[in-house]
Amino acid sequence: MHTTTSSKGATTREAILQEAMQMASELGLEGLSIGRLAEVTGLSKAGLFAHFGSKEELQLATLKAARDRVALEVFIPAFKAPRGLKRLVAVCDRWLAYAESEVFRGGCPIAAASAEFDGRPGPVKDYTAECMAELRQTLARLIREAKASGELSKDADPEQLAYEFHALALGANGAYQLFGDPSAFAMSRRAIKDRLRAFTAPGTRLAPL
Amino acid sequence: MHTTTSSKGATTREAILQEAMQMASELGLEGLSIGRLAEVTGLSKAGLFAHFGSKEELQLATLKAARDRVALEVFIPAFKAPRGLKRLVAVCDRWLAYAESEVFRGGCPIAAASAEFDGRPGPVKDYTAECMAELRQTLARLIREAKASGELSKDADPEQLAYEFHALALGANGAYQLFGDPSAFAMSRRAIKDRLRAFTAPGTRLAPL
DNA sequence: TGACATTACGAACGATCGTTCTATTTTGAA
DNA sequence: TTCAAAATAGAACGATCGTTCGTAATGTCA
Repeated sequence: MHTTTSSKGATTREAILQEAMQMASELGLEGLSIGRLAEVTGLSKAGLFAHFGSKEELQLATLKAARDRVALEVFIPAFKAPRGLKRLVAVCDRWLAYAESEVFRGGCPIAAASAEFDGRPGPVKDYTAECMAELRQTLARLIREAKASGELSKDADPEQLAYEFHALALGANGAYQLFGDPSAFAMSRRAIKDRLRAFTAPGTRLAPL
Repeated sequence: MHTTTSSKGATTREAILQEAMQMASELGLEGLSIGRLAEVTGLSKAGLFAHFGSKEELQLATLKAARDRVALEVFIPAFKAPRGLKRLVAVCDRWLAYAESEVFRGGCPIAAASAEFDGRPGPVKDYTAECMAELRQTLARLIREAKASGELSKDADPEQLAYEFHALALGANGAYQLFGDPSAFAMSRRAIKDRLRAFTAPGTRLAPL
């Protein structure tokens, strides 16, 4: 008896993708080689390959799994916060915590893929861009909602601020991976906090962040 | 008679590195394959290889050439501005212009390498980290100088601001490559401008940016 | 238990990778 | 012009890559 009814194939597929995300976060989606992935998972190269049919499909499946994981780690818990400024802060905070927690040893695989594939047109780049745009658009929407509720000033430009927060989040992820210095997260948190304070009524309580 | 006396070997080496930087900016330092690089430059694989002795040395040489190019495009012209706020703004502006100009079709090769190698310890990662740290430290120093000249408030935290500007510069480079939308540069410029204005006396004239 | 579909394996393919030889050409100075 | 040195080429190496094929093992359900 299982909690979820899933065939054998689906189970091993998930186990493969678990390792694939780790490998992609450290070595990139190209460094993700089928032979090495087969070794780690204890499968044969051909047996593993059959689950995806092509390397590109494996890369896409790995990205989709990572997107699901981000939803689980970031969006779902953050959206439990009430709409408005608190929810906006929660998403920023959760994303930074996700990057800092080393859920993926090499940092966010989607962020890594976006840098790796930005010069390689094709489905992988397209999907990566979609994920990145989704995050930015979500931030912009949350900022609009915080404006609607009066928590952020009318002067706040949602697209602009969303762009900035996105850059600061990716920057922390990258700086931590490159320098191994966790203070990057504190600096991104502080930058976001300062920027938000410039658009809130004086004395407004900002959630911890 | 040449303007500069250089042996044949040094000349072709420079031509190789020119192509290598382009290739690395689009495909990364791993995607930089010796065979393809030989095709593009019209050399044989072995002939090209002899110039570097190993792929890792080729990667390092490519990064060093890119660092030189950044000095030429960004630091040297920007340092003609007078010390203080103007010089700080000039470095930010020039770096963004360098990324936007598509001097390298795939964006800054050092930025690309930093994302690609942040999970691969070794000399290449070390050198990349050194380049990135240099940029950030330079920004921090320029901010300190702008504080010393009284153009920036005592409240300005040089390390913090340098971190933010660095993240915004890299963010623009990445967003432009991923989405093909040049408005990323305008948004990073605006973010830097707004952040600087928060630390300048009201009415202070900020260089164009 | 039987039988069918799913899943996995082993071996091999051609292509490309970085690298190493040896031989040949080209260069630059005496 | 001569000659050593530097630069390049050609061919081959073992390794690894993604991929294909035929077959064996395994899971699933009547």
